[in-house]
Amino acid sequence: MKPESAWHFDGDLKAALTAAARTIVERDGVEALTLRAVAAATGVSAMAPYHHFRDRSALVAAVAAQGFDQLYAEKMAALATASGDPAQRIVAGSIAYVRFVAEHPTLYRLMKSPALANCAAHPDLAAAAARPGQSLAAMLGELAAAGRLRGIGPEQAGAIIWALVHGIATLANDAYLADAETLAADGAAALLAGWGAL
Amino acid sequence: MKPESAWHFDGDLKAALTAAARTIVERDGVEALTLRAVAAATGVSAMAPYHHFRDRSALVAAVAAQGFDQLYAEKMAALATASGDPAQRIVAGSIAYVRFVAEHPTLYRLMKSPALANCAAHPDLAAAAARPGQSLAAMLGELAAAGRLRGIGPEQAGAIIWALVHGIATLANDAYLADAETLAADGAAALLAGWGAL
DNA sequence: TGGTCAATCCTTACGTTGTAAACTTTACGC
DNA sequence: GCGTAAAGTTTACAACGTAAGGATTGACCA
Repeated sequence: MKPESAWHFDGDLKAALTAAARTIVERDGVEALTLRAVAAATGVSAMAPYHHFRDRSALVAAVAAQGFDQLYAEKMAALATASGDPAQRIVAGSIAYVRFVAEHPTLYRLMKSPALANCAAHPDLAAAAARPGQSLAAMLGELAAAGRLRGIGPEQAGAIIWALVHGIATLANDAYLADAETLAADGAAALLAGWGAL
Repeated sequence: MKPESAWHFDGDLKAALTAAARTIVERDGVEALTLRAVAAATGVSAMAPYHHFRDRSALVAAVAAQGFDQLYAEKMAALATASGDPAQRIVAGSIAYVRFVAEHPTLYRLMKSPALANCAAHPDLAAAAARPGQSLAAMLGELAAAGRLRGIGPEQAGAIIWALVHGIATLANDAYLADAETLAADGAAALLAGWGAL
């Protein structure tokens, strides 16, 4: 016998709400992501989400964390088929990052929403958001250990590459730029060349 | 005799509303920028702004355009005291850009608000937003003409530098990065070095 | 077995937002 | 002088986030 009753939601409402929120974000944009719309799409009352998310931003944070998880997974999948050279892996990772953003424009906008910047309130999100940067840091650590990073520390280099990739993705996302993947590849390569790693 | 009547607003309401909006944005953030708050701060009714701005986004666009004008002016002021070498001027401009964002964090968030990305609806904004990039393009054109830009075209180089600077500014703005000015200088220099211009 | 309790979902309600509509007052051209 | 447009006003509405309180269910315990 199922533990769910007739009027209890049939399953994991938290996951269903998160999934509905993600669908709405990807289809209609961040501004269309209202609690009422999410609840309606899931078939529950407008107040039901409050039993699983403290407020709207908690739901947004859950969607964002899911997005960062997927971004990390896709970046790792791209790196799995890349060359073994750390510098070229960094370029490949940059391309994968930009490609993810191009494929999920509104989701990325949500992920980098200013309301989530101070993510101290959502530790899961902070962990998920930090992971993509960690793989970059690891590759830069390899380069530094091999003496291939001249004139800059691996931490600052990581920040700069991250900022470049994020900037290209964001500007392309808002239609300021075209051909983001080429720019990401060329830009990352230029940075690494400037530091003597390529 | 003054042409203004007792209940007509005393002066240029459009400019007053824009100024009030900017004050609110810089003090309380973008999310506090409501039409009612702007109207109240200016001392008029909540509906008055609609006689000067089609809707909320038009007011936001006006504030953004003003911000881009100031950004351009400050960047130009910084370049006026910089060296004559185009590559070093690009670095100086990047620092000025990042500094402006650090000094006006919420204003810059508004300027790059996704709602304004499709700025076809606001031609003034589009023109103001394009100007900072044009000075960068000019300096890169000088470098390219002097044969100091290897392996990349000046247009793509401009997009990459712009994206780097914007990315650093944005991430620092959301507290993801610290010491943005140093990163901007080091990043721009690395890019230029990677292209053989430094 | 019966009763308390926490979890989950519901309905109702409130304040704030952007925006539409109709009204009032003033300046100006015929 | 009157009609018209411009620039204010008040009033109204739907949608939003959220608070409060009520209903239903399963778990646990005497």
